[in-house]
Amino acid sequence: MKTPQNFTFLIADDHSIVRQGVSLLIKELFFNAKIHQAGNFKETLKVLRETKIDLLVLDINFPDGNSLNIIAETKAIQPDIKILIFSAYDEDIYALRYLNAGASGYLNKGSNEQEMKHALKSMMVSGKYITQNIKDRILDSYISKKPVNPLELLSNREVEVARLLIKGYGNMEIAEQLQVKKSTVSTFKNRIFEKLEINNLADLIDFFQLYN
Amino acid sequence: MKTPQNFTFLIADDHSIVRQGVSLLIKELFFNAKIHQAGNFKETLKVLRETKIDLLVLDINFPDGNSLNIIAETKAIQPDIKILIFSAYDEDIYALRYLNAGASGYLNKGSNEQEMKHALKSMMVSGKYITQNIKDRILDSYISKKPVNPLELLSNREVEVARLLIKGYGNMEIAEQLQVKKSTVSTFKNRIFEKLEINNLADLIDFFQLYN
DNA sequence: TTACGCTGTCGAACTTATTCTACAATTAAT
DNA sequence: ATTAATTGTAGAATAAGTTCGACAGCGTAA
Repeated sequence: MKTPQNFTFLIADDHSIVRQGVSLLIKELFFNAKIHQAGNFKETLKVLRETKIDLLVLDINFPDGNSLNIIAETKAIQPDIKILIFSAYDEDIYALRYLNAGASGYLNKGSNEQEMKHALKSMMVSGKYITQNIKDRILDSYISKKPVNPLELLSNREVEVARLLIKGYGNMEIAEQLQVKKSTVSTFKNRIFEKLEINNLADLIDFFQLYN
Repeated sequence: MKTPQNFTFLIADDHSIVRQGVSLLIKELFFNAKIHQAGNFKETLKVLRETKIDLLVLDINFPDGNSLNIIAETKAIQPDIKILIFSAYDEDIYALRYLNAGASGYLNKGSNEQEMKHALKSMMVSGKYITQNIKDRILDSYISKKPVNPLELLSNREVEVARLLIKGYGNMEIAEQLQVKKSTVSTFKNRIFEKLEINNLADLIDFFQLYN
């Protein structure tokens, strides 16, 4: 293992208990690390403006601002910062979005101590951390690629259907409105889900809330 | 302040980082405390069967078992145990439910260190911890019976089903998880929709976003 | 320019979800 | 104490949604 260095961290999470836990973990790995904390979006930006940060550990569950935004604004302030998303969601779907948006690591809150330490070390030495799971699906290309809004993957008709779905319309109603057969709507629904790598309406709604 | 004593704690939360944070906090308050941890329902029960616990700090978001159950089962094993619900949800809707089910404290994960310490101390000295906010609501619910929050119209089981629905689970999956027939799930779904005066999943999700 | 992938569409078979009715066990209300 | 409403649970019939395979038109990269 490396010798501890003077890294500077920022832990952004709205749960103080989580911040403390992460803080402890970091201290164990990098004993003379400087650790800043932020409990909301505003604070996060404030710290970022005032202090050069090596690694931002970012909870994606901020109440005051979706974190895709946060990532962008963070990068605007400190382009070279490393961002490790620390998420409570277990879905890998989210990972892609955040990596795409400029994060370079994605760690699940349910991970055990080992994995967390590994992630932190990995972020500091190689600048990124991605589980095998996520790698399998996206590979390195995703990280360096310019951000794409996944909604752009959808065809016009698909977006049309998606919009109706998230408004709560059922397949039949949509079929009626678009003057097609219900099986057609199902086909669209399937293609939408495939493209966005989700599998239910709840996720679709989430998705549109994030990207729309 | 009290002198530290030999209390025994059990921290039940599926996020190891949270367990560590809470653990740290407890150690600061009760320096020779015995602290056990559990990452899921099974483990929780296991510890409870093996060890006498003074205070159970319980996350209500267990994947493998809803915690209203957990409370009941916990009390069945150790009737005198104190339970502090440690929840990521705002107090509003859920607190009363859990208090009612046998918990004696409800602490929000978003609380700051001060509040958490206060809660822990309060649990140990007076056996309970209830914020003013919740007290007010308890009073309210005594005075005027009408629910402030429409979610309070729902029965426990209904809330349980609703939460699974908004996570995107299908009827069959829910039936499976709750060990009931799919028609039962449908019935619940209908009743939920009726009570909340909505008629599709999208609205339900909206609803929970507003009130939850 | 040809082949390949994406798009919009559907039918039939099959799987899931809803409805409507019902019933026992609570719980609340008078 | 009795009645009425609520809750948790299903079965059967019916409706809605999914799957899978198919096909034609359209763009586009080779």
